Amino acid sequence: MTIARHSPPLAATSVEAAAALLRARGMRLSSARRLVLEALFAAQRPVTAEAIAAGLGGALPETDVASVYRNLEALETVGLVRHMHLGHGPGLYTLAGERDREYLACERCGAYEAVAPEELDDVRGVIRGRFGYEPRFSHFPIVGLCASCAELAETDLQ
Amino acid sequence: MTIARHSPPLAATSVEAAAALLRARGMRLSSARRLVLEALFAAQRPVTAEAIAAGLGGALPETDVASVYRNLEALETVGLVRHMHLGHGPGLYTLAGERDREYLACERCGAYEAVAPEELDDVRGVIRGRFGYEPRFSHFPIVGLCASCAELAETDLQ
DNA sequence: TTTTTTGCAAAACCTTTGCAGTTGG
DNA sequence: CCAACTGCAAAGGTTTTGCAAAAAA
Repeated sequence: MTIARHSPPLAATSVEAAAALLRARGMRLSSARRLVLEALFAAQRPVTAEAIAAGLGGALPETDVASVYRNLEALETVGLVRHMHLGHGPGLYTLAGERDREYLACERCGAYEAVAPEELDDVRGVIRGRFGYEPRFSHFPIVGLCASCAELAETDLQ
Repeated sequence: MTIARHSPPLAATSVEAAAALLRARGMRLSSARRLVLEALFAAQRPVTAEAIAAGLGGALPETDVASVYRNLEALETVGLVRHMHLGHGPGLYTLAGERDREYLACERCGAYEAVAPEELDDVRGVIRGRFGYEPRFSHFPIVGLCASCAELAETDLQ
């Protein structure tokens, strides 16, 4: 029930760069693994394993989902990939990077918003100060009512 | 993929009080539903549907898990119950209340800590001010390294 | 009596695993 | 060559659904 962050994030700027990092650890760049990396580089947003296996809807060849999961796990262990949960439903995967985005999600409309980590430094500071936790909002988002849903909710009450 | 909070939280102080609220909405207090409520009153911590179905390990009679899920959903719709996810694994259910606890979880050791909502009001204020979100950390916890794991992590680096 | 709810079985959904065969280095 | 990896199929864990029978109001 712990939340996996196997290694510190490793920012790769290309599939080749990622491949070098893998080889340095005795791991290989198989064609299936290459596809997973290509999909993650191609998608600029978090994607499901299913979507990667489907070749991002035609943009890339299809692969076996089980292999996709295995590769995502391997890449996450190394630190090249991370995953998160923005609500119910399948996990979402992205490339890890120096400046991993963090997330705010609306519990009512399901919209979500990615923000640069600095945007949350104040929040982090308050939490660190009070609880001694160093939080990151990249695995689970900050959940709440977004501005427009909060407005709607107020109207509903009247 | 939205996060269900069907109705505003409704604090019931007893099974009977809950029953009254249910009846007011044309819902019944069946024996299975009563057991779910009793389990939630008995457990002072968030519990899984499975644990409720198992009668909290002997403290109460067993019930069918499917009925437990259906009842939890019904009670959540009404606002008497809420659920959360502290990591991977099954959802955790609690009675809803005026002062719902919020959670901090350690991504490394899996420990979690419940805090009174006021403890997070500063954090909420910062987030509201910057993003217009009114957050609650009762569905997903604040994830980070707890103090002792953060310390360990530092040692590891040396 | 009427509508809600149950219990069981089955399916749905997401993810992991076993295994024999393939492939990257 | 040989360990790492694949594809497929099957299972695992969590949650939902269909349906005929039971029970609450």
